[in-house]
Amino acid sequence: MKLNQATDYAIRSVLHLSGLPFGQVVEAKLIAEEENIPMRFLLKIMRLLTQAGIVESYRGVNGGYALARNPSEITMLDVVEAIEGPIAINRCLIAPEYCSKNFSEHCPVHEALFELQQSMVEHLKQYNFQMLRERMK
Amino acid sequence: MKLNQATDYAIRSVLHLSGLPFGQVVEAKLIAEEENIPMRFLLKIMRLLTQAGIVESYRGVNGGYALARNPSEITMLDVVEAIEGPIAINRCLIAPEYCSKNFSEHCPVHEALFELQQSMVEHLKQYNFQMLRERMK
DNA sequence: TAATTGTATACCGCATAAGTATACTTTATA
DNA sequence: TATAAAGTATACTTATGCGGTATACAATTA
Repeated sequence: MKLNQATDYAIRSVLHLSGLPFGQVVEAKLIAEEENIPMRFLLKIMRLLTQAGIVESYRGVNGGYALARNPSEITMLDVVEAIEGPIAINRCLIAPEYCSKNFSEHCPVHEALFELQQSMVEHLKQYNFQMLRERMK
Repeated sequence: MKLNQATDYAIRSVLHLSGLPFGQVVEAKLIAEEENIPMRFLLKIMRLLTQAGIVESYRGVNGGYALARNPSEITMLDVVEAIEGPIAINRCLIAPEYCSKNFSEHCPVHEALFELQQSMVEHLKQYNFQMLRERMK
């Protein structure tokens, strides 16, 4: 029931970028140092954020990363899902073959867990990075 | 961000017991068969539930397990915590030394994750096993 | 054309999850 | 009072995924 470390790093990286003038490009090395993230691992994470359209990457000299949209339009859910994929708190919620009862009857556990999951998703959607940034003050 | 399999099994086992007249003792073998749980693994899980005071165990011939309290007084949170320990969606929420910023400043990520965690805990507390049982009909 | 950036892919080591095995204790009952 | 039927305790196994590295490569700028 834990977010993984990569997600934590991703959130902090996006938060970092959110503190800069929009469009400003920052090299990975700088983020890694300031946020205390192992460099090569960060690069891997940034690629996921890039693929998810949260961040834009620039290669070559003076390359780096910049946000692809305004901080107010990036939610924590966006970042979590970019790294971990869709949220699923129980494997039976994505892969029905894992239902230990094989769907033989109406399953209140499945239902309750799904409701919990939905509430988490909604909760994560509430937070955008402009908000988080403001909360730092 | 997943509950583990043991927790799923635990929930289903408690749900199973909740369907019986209060105090009725059922042997592990039966639960294992009906709920499709590997026998020896179930025994391990049941011990955690026993230690948590959710279930009572009886050894020897005609032994087995019975609920220690009424289904209406057992919540999903009780069961989840019995198996997984206290909920912590980010390691920085329990072990401050994992804070990648070393507490050097006010951390909105920590704060937001804590709020999410609290909402999950509250949510899990809402569900008791009498409710879940009724939902099966 | 060389230095500086990110990309792609594959790999490693460890911790944890999920499950199994072995030996033991308790209890009912024949 | 012995024995079979239950759970207990502990240690082991096996597989998976997490967190992180390494190597080779591609793009870009000066």
